[in-house]
Amino acid sequence: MSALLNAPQREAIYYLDGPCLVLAGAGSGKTRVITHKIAHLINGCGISANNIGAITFTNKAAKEMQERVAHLMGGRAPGGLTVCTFHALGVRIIRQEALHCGLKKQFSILDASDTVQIVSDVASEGDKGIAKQMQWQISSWKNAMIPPEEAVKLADNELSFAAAKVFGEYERTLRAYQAVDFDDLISLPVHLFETNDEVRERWQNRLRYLLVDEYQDTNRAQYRLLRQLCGVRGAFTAVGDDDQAIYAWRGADVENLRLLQKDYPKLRVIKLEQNYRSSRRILEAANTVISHNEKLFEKTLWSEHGPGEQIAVTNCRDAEHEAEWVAMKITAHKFEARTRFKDYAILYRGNHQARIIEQQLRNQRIPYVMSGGQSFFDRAEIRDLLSYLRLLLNPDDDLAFIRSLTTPRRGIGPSTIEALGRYSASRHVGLFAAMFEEGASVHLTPKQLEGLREFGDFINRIQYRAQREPAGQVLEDLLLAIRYEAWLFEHCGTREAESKWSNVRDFVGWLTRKGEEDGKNLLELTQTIALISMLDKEDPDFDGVQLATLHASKGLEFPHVFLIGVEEGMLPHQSSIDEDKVDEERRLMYVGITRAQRSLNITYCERRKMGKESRVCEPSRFIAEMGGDIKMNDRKAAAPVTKEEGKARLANLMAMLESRDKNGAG
DNA sequence: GCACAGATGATTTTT
DNA sequence: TCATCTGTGC
Repeated sequence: MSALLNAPQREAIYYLDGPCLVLAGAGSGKTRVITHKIAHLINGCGISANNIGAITFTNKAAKEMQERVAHLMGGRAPGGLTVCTFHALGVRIIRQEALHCGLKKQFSILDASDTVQIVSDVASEGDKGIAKQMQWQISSWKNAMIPPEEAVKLADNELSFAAAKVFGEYERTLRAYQAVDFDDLISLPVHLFETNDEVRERWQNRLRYLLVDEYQDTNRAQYRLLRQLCGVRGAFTAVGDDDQAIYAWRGADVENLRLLQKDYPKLRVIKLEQNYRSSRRILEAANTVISHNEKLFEKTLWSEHGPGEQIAVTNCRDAEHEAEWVAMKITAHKFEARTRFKDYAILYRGNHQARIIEQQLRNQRIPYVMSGGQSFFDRAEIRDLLSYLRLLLNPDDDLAFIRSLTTPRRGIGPSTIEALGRYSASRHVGLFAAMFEEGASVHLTPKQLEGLREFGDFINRIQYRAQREPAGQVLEDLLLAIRYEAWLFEHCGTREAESKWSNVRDFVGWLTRKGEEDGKNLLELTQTIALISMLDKEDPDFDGVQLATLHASKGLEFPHVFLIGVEEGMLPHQSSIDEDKVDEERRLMYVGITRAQRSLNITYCERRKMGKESRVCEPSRFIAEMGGDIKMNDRKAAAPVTKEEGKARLANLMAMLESRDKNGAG
C-alpha cells in the first residue's frame, strides 16, 4: 500500500469544520483515514488525546486501531486517547455515573446465557428455545430504546406478547442483581444523557471529537448515544459503507445514515471509491452485483490494479463434491503459484457448511483455521470460574452466587437454595446477604445454614484478598480451594477434563498477564472480561487456509477466495427470500466478493441433501448479477472421476508437493 | 421417569 | 460442530 494518501482520504482527514460522513468502499483505506485523522487532531490541531474518542464495534478493531495510531505516532499511543468499543465506552460511563444509573460501581455484566436464564425464570418458561426467542425480542426492543410500557402496545404475536409481559420484570430482576445486560451498556447511558444535562455536558466536554467505525452497523440506541455525546456541535467523523451493512437482523439500522443527514444538515459526505485491494475484474463483479440494490449513496469502486484473473464459477454435484474440489484446487493452485495456505480463504453462508469442508481439508492434509466459532468465555469451565469472580465483585449477583455455590458441588441442593430464595425475596435482599441475616434461621435448618455460611465466609475471605493481592495468586488459591481440577476429572472423561483444565489454565494465565500489564487487581479486571469474547492468542505465523462465514469475513482480505454454496436458498438464504430481504443477502455476496485480492472462485451445488432426499438447487441469482466476464467451469463436461482415480491423482499431487518442498527447503 | 447414546439438521452473532 | 430430538434400557 502506498504511503501517500489520495485526495478524498486527505479531505476526510483534514475536514474539521463540522460533522463528516465518510463512505468508505471495501478496501478503500478507511482505518487509515481514522488513524491519520486521530494523529492530525493531536499533532496538527493541538487537541488533547484525552478529548478524542474512536468507537468501534469489536475489540479486534479497537485493538488494531490503537496499534496503528501508535505506529503512526512514533511507536507509542498517546496516553488518554479513548479507542474502544461502544460497549466498553458504555461500561466506562456507567461505572463513573453509577449512582445516576441506580447501580453501584461493581455492577455485573450479564452475558447471553445469563439473560436467557433470567427470562426463563421470570416467565416460568421451561423451554430454553422459547426463552431464547423472548430474550431476543426484549433485546430488540432495548436496542430500539422501546421501554416495557411501549413494548406491550407493540406486541403483535404470541411470542412478542409473552416477551412484553416479562420485559418489565426482567428489567427489575437485573436491577435487583445490580446487573446490566449488553443492551443496557448503551441504553442506560443514553437514558442518563437524555435526562441529565449536567452529566451529558460533562461527557461532551470529555469527548470533544468522536470517530465512529463501521457506522452502518449502529443500532438506534447507539445512534442516540452518539447524538447525545456530540451534541449540537457535531464534532465527529462517521466512517461506514452502506453496501456492507449486513447486521440489520441484529438491530443495525441503515436508516441511521439517512438520519445523520437529516439531523445534521451541514453534514459533509466524502466518498472513498479507490480500492487498493482487488484486481479490476473482481471489483467490476462486485460493483455490478451491488448495483441491483437500491442505494442511498451512489458509489463505484475503481482500482489502478490490472484486470487480473477471470472469476471462475464451478458447478458441483453436491456439497461433498464441492468440498473435495475446493480442497483439490487449493492444493494444485498452491503448487503452481507457490503461495502459502494462509493466502486462501473459504467463505460460506452458514456455520454448518464448514463441517464438510473441514473433513475434506483434513483428508487432504491441508492446515486450516476457523474464525468465529463459539466464544472462549462461553465455555462451561470458564463461566464457572467467571461466576466466582462476578460474585466476588458483586455479592448481589444471584446468578453468579448460585453457580459458584453449586459448582463444584458442596452438598447444597435445590431445596436449600429455594428456601433461601423465598427468604431473600421476602426481605428484598440478594441471596448472599440473606444467608447472613438472623431471620434466615427461621426458614433454614441449622445444617443448611452452616453449609451456606461456610461458603459465604470462604467468599468473603477471597474477596478481602482480591482487593489487595495480585490477580494471579488469588486465582490460583481459589482454584485449589474449590478443588476445581479434581472435580473436572471426576466429572468428565479424561480427554474432556484435560481440555477444560487447559482452558482454565489459559484463562488464569491471561488474567495474570492482564493484571500485571495494567496493574489492576482481580476485581477491577472482572468487569472488563464480560466484554471480551475471544482470547487473542491466535498465532499469526500459523500457515493455514482461513475458513469463515461471510459475516465473520468482513474487514478481512485474502489473495485467493473461494465462495462456496452460492445457490438460491443458500445465498440468498431461503428465509431471506421468503421475507423479501434479498438486499441484505446481496450485500453479503458483495462483502464476499470484495474480500478477494487476486482470484475469486465461486462454487454452487446442483443437489443438496435435505434429510434423506437430495433436492435440486439453482445457481444463485447473484451469479447472473455479476455480469458476463466470468469463466463458467462445467465439471460435468470433464471426464468423470471415480473415487479411486481421484485418490490416485491426489496421492500423486501430494508426492510432487512433498518432494518439491523438500528440495526447496534443502 | 430418567439417563444416555445415536441420529438429525442448521442463517448470519461484532458485545 | 453442536444443540436438540428420539428411542432404548433400566
